[in-house]
Amino acid sequence: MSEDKTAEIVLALEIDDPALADRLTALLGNIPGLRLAAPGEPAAAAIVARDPRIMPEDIALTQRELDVLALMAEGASNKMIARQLGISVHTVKFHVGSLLDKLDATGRTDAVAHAARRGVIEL
Amino acid sequence: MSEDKTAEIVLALEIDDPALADRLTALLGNIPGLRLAAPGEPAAAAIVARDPRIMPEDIALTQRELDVLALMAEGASNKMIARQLGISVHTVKFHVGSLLDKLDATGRTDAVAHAARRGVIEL
DNA sequence: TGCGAAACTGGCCGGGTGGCCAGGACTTCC
DNA sequence: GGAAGTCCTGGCCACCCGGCCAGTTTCGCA
Repeated sequence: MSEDKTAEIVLALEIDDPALADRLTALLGNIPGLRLAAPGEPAAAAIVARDPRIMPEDIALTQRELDVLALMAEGASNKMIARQLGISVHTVKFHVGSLLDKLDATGRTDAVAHAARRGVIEL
Repeated sequence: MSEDKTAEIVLALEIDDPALADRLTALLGNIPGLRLAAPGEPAAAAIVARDPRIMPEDIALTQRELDVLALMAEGASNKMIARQLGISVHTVKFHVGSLLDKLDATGRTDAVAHAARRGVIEL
């Protein structure tokens, strides 16, 4: 990395809300050591809107279900999950069924997508 | 909306790199009208890492493959995708096979997870 | 004009998936 | 002691999935 420790930090402002964007621009516009990126300019970090979809702990998933969910997100089959967790395929299918129910999903792919959307798991 | 236009803006700092995080904390620590969020505190916006290795060229997926991928991410089955796109199930499976190959995935769940990780699709 | 890429369709088949039924063992709370 | 919740296991079965084979059409490009 050719990072210059003394160089100013370039921040990309990626906020849709004009009011918030303007206020941030005004606040961050003249800070020594920090600069807002021009459109298209590569930046070290970006300021993005924080959508209020972050509500963890609202979906009551058991520890075992989280284990199964994590392996599902890795693309593991029921057989693989069973081997990984040291349980039978039947038990895996039991937990998967509970996950589909709790996450309101139609299949394992949908379950992983829902879980990722809700922040239950991190892809 | 109970947004107070005069209230300070709460920014969440979500940077893994300790050095960059420290510099940003120092720079943004004492700005009137702006405050860094405490861990877990709801924030109006977040500062996230923006590394330039985001995407070479979308991994060369055809338009049709993107159509199928999007529906897969919604949890749709091959039959549903076929109906949605007005094509046969065989064709859907053909595109799914190409997607598994291009995304280096073992199954449709893995494919969606990989695509989301690489930013090809948005969950 | 040929040639490859993309899109599309079909049949076949082994294995995976999800829903249903049943049960037992364990801990925690009332 | 009973109830509830979690975790575990088994069988059965219809359906889905992914990979294999084969083929067609359409398009742009050399």
